[in-house]
Formats: sequence, C-alpha cells, structure tokens
Amino acid sequence: MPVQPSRNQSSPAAETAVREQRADARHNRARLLRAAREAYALNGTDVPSSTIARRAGVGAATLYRHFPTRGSLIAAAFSEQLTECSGALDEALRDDDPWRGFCSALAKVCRMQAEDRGFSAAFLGESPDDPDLRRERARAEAGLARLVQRAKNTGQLRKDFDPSDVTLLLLANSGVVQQSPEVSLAASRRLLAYFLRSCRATDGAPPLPPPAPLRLDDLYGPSHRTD
Amino acid sequence: MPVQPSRNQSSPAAETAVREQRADARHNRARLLRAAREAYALNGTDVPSSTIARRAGVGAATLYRHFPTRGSLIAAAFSEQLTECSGALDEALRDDDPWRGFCSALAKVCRMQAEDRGFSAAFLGESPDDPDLRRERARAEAGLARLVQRAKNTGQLRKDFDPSDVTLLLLANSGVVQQSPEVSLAASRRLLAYFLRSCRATDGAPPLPPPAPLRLDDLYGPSHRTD
DNA sequence: CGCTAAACGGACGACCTCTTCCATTTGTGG
DNA sequence: CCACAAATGGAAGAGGTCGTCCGTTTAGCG
Repeated sequence: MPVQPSRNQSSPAAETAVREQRADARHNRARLLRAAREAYALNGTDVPSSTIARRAGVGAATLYRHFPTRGSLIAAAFSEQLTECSGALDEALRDDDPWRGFCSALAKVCRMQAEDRGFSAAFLGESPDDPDLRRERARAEAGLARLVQRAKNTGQLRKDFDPSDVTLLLLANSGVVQQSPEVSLAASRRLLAYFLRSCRATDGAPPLPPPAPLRLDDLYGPSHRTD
Repeated sequence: MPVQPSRNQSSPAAETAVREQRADARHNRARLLRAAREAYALNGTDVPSSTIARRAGVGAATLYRHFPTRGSLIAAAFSEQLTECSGALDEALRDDDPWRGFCSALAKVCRMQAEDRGFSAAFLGESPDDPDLRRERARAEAGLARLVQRAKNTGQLRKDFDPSDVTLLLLANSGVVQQSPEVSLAASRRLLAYFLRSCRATDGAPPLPPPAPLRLDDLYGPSHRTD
C-alpha cells in the first residue's frame, strides 16, 4: 500500500523502494517512535495506542498510517534495543577473558530488562512475525552460543551449562523486573549474582536437572516451521 | 458469605448474619469456584468472567451475585492454594534437617507456580485488598522467615541470605513458568537448582549485592502510578 | 504564488469485558 | 400442594481499545 513510484528514481531500487517522504511525515514518524519507546519503557507494551499518539502530538490515524498494526509499532520501537543487545554480545566476545565477557553480557541484558519495562515484552513476549526482530534474535542467539562455548572451553563455565540457560535467566529476570522501578534494578542485580555464582565451574558440585528446551524461537509457539 | 449455617441458629449471629443459602445457590457457587480454578490454572487470571460463568453453566449475574467483584472470585479461587502453601511451610518447619526443609519448601512453591498459571498472578500480582489473602500471605511470610533463620543457624544457608530472596525466587520463577506448560516445570526445576546452589554457605564465595527491599506486601504498595 | 497530492486529525464503528437490571424460574417451609 | 422469597439468566449499559473513514490542512514543486 505505501508503495508508489516517486517522481524520478535515479537508481531504480528494489521493492523496498525508498519512497520520498514528506518532511512532516518523517518528523511525525520519529516523534511516534520516541513517544512509544518512552511509554513502553515506563509502563510496558500494553499502553493504548491512542496514548502514544497523544503523547507524540499526532492523531490516531497518523499513527496507524506509519505503523499499520500495533505489533509493527512495537517491533519498530525495539529494533534499536535489539541492535544494542547484539552489540553488547559482540563486545563481550571481544573480551580477553571469556568468563568476564560472559558475565558482562548477561549483566548488560539484565540491566536493559530492568531499565525498560517494554524490553522483556518485546524480546520474550509475543511479537508475532516481524522479520526484523526474528533476524536480530537469531543473530543474538548465535553470538550467545559462541560466548557460552568460549567460557566453557577455558573451564570457567560449568560443563553442563546449556545455552538455553541464558534464556532461563532472561525469563526469570523478566519476572523480577516487573516490579516497581525503584527495586527492580537492585533485585535484578541480586538475581544475576545468584545465577552467576552457580554457573562457575567447581568440583564436587551437585549436577543440575536437565535443561528445559528453551529456545527463544520456541517462545512464540509452533509458528510456521513444521519440524 | 461462605458460611453454611445449620438450620437452627441457637445464637443469633452478628452483622455477618449467616443467611441460609439455598441448596442450588451453594451448588452453583461450588461450580463457579471449580470452573474458575480450572480456567485460571490453564490460562492465568486474565480469563473473562463471562467465560468462567459459561464453563460453570450459570449466567453472568449468578457469578456476580456470589463474587461481587472480579478480585473476590480470584481471591476465593486461590485461598485454597494459599492454604496449601502455608501447609507446605509448616511441614518444612517440622523437618529434622533445616536445609532440607528449606529446599523442599521452595521446591513445593515453585512447583505450584509451574503447575498453576494463576498461582503467580494471585500470589504476586495485584489482588488489592482481600483480607483473607492478606492474612494468609502474612502467615506464609512469617513461616518463611523462621525457615530461613533456622537454616542459617545450622550454617547451611549462607549468612547474607535475606528473606526477601525467597520473594526474588518467586518472582523469577513466575517469569519462567509463563511459558508453555510442557517446558515450564523443567525450566522451573532448573532455575531452582541454580538458585539453591548459590544459597548454600561456602567459604570464599564472593559477596552478593545488597538485597532489594522485596517484601510481598510491597508488591501492592504505593501502586504503580505511572503516567 | 498557486496547485496537487501527500499527510493529517478527529470522529466513528466494531469489538470486548465488567457489571447491573428485571422478568422469570425454582427451592423450600408450612 | 402452595405461596413466596431466594435465586437465576439473558439482555443491556458503561467503559475502553483497535483500527478506519473522510473532510481538511499543508508541504513542495513549478
């Protein structure tokens, strides 16, 4: 629907033809994203769209023109955070000390969850099928797997640690940070400390129960892939 | 309201005048509670009341006559589970081994959370001001404090463990068990194992960050006036 | 400066949930 | 068996959110 040939396409772009947007449209789009991010961070993603439109100073129709569905607004609002998340992973992978990198990556993500109430919802909740989000998530998961393997190889991370345990931590943390902002950061830190203490490889420690098959993609249910 | 008097009240009761309930009323009340518990366990507490009424085979008005507000139905539906929870605490307190009692109590509660999706919502969520729930919760919290102290006294539980850390675990677990029932039990078990591993007192362990002021009552606290 | 289409905003309809009202049914003591 | 109040159920009101429609405004080019 939003595709319509512009006047003069110097370089005939693909289907994703970057349609020239009027300046006010671009401006309003930015205001909407900003308002959405602010509202989501404060109250989680179940903020009424009308509220976001009002706080952005635009009408409801404008919101729906830029983001045809509620989910697309959420996806757009958090694509930035997802990128930041991936960046933290990359940085952690560059750390000389694999264990320190592992810890700092988890700390970073937990902090993001604690500081932005919408983050958990966007990352772990149901964001049906936004290709951007899916791709970013897959990328993050791959980086995570490498991070885990690296820390295991040096013998610092316990051998029976499973990559899904990171998802376990994120889910647990999402429960913790649903509380009032004043305590959620402290609580999140303490939870992470408990978790990391148990992750460190030590001799004679009792074995863990088997990991639950928690992959991020599974959180959205059986989806399209039939396997 | 939930009192079933005998036909002849020798002593004229107080304001809480125990009205004789007709048999069908009692019957319907029971069916409503059963339907509510089933629906809540499966889908959490955000099931529409009309659904519960339908599944109980009664009209909407009947539901509201027995439980004037949505919250009162939730409270009634979970008062049983809360009592069971307190019972688990009492049993744990009778255990010869304080550490084993501590572990089994936490395991029990985590399992209840995993098996009943409404449990977390009723216990940790916002159930504003039902006196019954408040009382049960206070009782549970007191038992918990004793359980913790006992395990600390024997040197099995680390000294810097805080009673609020139990709340921390419950919150974390509530995040974990929001997933599909097939994995939530396994995931919950694994989370608990990680947690308990860190709770055990050991020398040379790094200190934890300070506990967050998480008391159950605070969860309803100054409310989330976010705007 | 004026024209045109892109962009806008407020009102609106569809839908959902909570809760109440009232005519009708049903249990129960006499 | 009867009468009457307790209890019931469906319909409807109130409130709120999603997404759309359409008359109006405005950017931007000639």
